[in-house]
Amino acid sequence: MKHLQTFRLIEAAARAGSMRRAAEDMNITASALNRRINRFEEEFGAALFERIPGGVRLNPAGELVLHHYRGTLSDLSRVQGQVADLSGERRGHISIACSQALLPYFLPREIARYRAEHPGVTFSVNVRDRSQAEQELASYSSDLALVFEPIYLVDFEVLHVIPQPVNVVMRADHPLARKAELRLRDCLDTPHVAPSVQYGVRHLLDFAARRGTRRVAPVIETESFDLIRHYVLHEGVIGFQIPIGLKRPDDGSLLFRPISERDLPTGNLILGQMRGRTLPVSSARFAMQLAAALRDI
Amino acid sequence: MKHLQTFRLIEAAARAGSMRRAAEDMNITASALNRRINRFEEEFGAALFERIPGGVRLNPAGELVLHHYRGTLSDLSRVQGQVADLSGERRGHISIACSQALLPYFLPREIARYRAEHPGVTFSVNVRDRSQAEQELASYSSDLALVFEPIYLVDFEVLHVIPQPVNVVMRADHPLARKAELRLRDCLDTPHVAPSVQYGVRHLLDFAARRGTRRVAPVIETESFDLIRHYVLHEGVIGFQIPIGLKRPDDGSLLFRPISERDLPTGNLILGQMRGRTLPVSSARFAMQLAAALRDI
DNA sequence: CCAATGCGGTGCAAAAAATGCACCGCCCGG
DNA sequence: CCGGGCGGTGCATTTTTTGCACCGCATTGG
Repeated sequence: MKHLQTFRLIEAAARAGSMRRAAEDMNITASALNRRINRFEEEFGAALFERIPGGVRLNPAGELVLHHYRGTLSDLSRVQGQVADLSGERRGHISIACSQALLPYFLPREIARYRAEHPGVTFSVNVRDRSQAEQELASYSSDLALVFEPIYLVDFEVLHVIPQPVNVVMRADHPLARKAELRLRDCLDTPHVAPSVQYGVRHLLDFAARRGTRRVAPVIETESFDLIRHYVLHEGVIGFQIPIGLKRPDDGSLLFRPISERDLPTGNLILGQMRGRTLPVSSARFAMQLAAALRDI
Repeated sequence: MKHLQTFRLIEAAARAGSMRRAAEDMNITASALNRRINRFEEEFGAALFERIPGGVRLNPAGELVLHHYRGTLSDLSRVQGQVADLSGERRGHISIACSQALLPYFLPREIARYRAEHPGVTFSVNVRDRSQAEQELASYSSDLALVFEPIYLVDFEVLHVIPQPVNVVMRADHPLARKAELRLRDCLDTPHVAPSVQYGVRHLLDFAARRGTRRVAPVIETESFDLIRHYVLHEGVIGFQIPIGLKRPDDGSLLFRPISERDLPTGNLILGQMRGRTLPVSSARFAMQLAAALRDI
């Protein structure tokens, strides 16, 4: 939408931290950008930026304006979605921030299912840890978040919750595979591969370990659950993941065992949106589909 | 705000029902307006108007867009209010739709009290009946509504309620003045002056009268409570009004008597806003002041 | 049945606005 | 103390918007 160009420039300047860099990003000259921002500030009646040596930085007024812009943008795309609904087109774009566990099986399946009915709808899938996911919602960068054990912020509105106990992932020939359920100490006594601290699974592990005055001491610490899943095939170590991110392979090479609930509380996988926001039609419908799919797991 | 000009033109065209008339209203030529609207429709991806012989009319998509615009406008002015707060200026404009009973005493007092603290704030006071008041909120034409016995619509969010029994207004020498509390039949047997049907007071009277298979048969039916209050001084008739719109005159010429609650349910005076809307700072504060004042009555 | 009227839409030239370019003064770091 | 990067400005140029004249069309009223 053309009439929001000035806000886009403001956003670019805020992001770049300098008018000249922002101008380059937006493919105009610094003078043009400078003047548009100055003019808007004049019209608006307040400065949006602090002019600091070496660039600019948003002041509180600027933060408010930028937030207004993002809300406007989101509302406008919602309106466009509703209009598309009226004319029966059903287009739109859904953007979702999610934990890694959703990537291999759950989300691809659900997105394909949705797109089978609504081929005009496109998706952005952004992998974010539990803290980033909520910032993503608050800045209107994502419509939905599907996160394991999010840090509950005020702006996070829960749409659906399902419990997901942390499971141990190991090769079929691992000694621990004989037990149907593992104790936490079994896991900590065994060489293990763990996700980094920003992830919910690790958070639960750390918390539980500290309670038993133990420590999680991974031989590999990684941001990638994909790596964990594949690494345990190469060395006789264990990894951790939640069930929704796991699928028993056909060749039986990989096994999963839950960790006793006495040691490790069951975590929650949460589907949420920004509090109070009215989602675009397509996002709202996809959220309903996700909620139903989670219920049926 | 300049970047919303196109929406203003769309609104004007919708209101005028014809591009040419709208162009005249907005002091531009019809061709300019025409092209701006056409261009926006193209950019937006859908027509906003039905072209009918003799002019244009908003289609459903247009209604949605216009609603988005009004919401944006309201949000923007809220942001400006917040920014003014940051810099300590405290300006703004408060627009309120209210019943007539508030005009003589309550609202002038409260507005004066507010303006004493915030001289930069201006007011619009619109007299609306209970049905209009809520449309006013829904179209963002008013920030607040203070109405007796509103018709509850979905978009009406109640901020405060106080009970207001209907009172009879009469000259001091009226025969009914001897009773401390009146029965409905006393009133209907006496020549009476009543407000027209769209007002809450009349609604309550009609409803109660019908229950007793009686009818309200006013010698004068009027939209003006001011006229009622003054007319009873000239002829020995009774009128009706709620307490907040009444004040015992110094010379004792006018008396009020409540109608028995057995006959007439106590009505409610409601302070409300549009559901889900975040009011501008000044309006929100004024609403709090009003609520407090109503509580202390 | 046909002119008159009023409507939305369009081509084109004029007016207005936005932009790019060159340049200023300023401040910080080396 | 000076060089580089910053925000800001004057001016010519380009792009966009507007006004004017006019078209085709539908309704209306004689």
